[in-house]
Amino acid sequence: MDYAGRLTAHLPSALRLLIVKADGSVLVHSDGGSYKPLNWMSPPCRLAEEPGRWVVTGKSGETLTIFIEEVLSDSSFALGTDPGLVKDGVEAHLQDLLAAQTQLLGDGWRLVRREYPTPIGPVDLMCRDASGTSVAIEVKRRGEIDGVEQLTRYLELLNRDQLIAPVLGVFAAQEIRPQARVLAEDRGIRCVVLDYDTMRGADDGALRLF
Amino acid sequence: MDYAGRLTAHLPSALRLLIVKADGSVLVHSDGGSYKPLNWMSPPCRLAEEPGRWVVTGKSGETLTIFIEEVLSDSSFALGTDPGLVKDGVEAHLQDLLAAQTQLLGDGWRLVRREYPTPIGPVDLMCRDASGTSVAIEVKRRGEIDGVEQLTRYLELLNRDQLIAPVLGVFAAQEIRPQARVLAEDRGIRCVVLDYDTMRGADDGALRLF
DNA sequence: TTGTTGATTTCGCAA
DNA sequence: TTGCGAAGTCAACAA
Repeated sequence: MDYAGRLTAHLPSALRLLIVKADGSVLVHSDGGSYKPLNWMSPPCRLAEEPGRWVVTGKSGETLTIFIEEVLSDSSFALGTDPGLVKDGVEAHLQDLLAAQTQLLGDGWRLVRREYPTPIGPVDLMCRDASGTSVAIEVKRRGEIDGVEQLTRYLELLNRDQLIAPVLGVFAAQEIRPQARVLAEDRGIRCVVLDYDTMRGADDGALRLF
Repeated sequence: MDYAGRLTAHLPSALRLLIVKADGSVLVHSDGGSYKPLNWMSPPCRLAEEPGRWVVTGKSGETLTIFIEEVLSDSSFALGTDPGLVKDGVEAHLQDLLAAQTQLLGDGWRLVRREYPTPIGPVDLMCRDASGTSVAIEVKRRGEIDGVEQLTRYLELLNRDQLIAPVLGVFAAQEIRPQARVLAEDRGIRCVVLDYDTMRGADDGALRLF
């Protein structure tokens, strides 16, 4: 099998699973690894079947050529259209929960607004602490270095606005990588690790009181 | 089908393709979309087959429960171990090419060294321009905002070293996102768009002269 | 083993 | 349509 597109790749001869979907896309799987195929062609594409050879051409001209030496099994089924997948919360939910539980950040803290607008994008949560000082909060599932950079940019801008400056920063995440923590604290940004299960539990508990 | 792990997801009843690999991992594909399954379980995991129900349990306790109403086809094959995939250059190759063609950055530029070390990681290329001023170059396939941040951190550190300061910055990529360009230029970092094919061609051309 | 970065990423949302 | 951030990301590589 040979792929030629943004990169070129070659796959030696072996026994594999070939899947052709209704939209013409092709997947080549081995008997292990993760869900990612060894090689594939994403739709839209066109499959040309020649004797002993399949040539799949993508819309940008990239090609996947499959040389077929032997066929152990060949079946085809019409699956029809698929009803959608339903997913439940991740990061958005963390922001919901924290917005409703600002006391986790400190006594007397209150929410000013969510998605507080700045010229370079919205800050997740804007709060005031017990003394009335503004605090910009960035919420992440996993706190990494780029999240700290993002919050830093917000703080830089916000602190130019004399109406709300000074603005402090809080970096809140389920998990904060050591490098991100070091960078944040070096910049005077407080790090808060959020316990998703506890926060969800507190939320349930509050609901159960009524 | 129901998944319960970091998130919960539910998939309504429909005709689908189920794949079980040799390592026990499970993939659930619909008849379209890309190579990503609707739902899956990565190895290591354990598959328990009960009548009308499969329960797949991952090592962190996440579960994928598949309710089977009807089987249209059921086949099994041993594929054996797989020889590896061979890929050819992407970003490393870009760095190679630019290292050999510093004249693309300006007349009289010369390479000091590749992977120039700093306390927070190596700078892709360190050059001197025609006037002898040091220039740190970050090479990316796609230039995004975090690449600019990375280069900014390098420049901050390098400019503290009186032996080589001042150090200028160049952000070189096949494609530079507008936001990354704005941020870079705001920080005095020059942006250079690299034409991979031309650079490769120039390289070939040089080889053909001999 | 752990962390970091790139990807033929894919996917979803919003402008 | 396009751009951008997140992903149950995956996967390769370095520390």
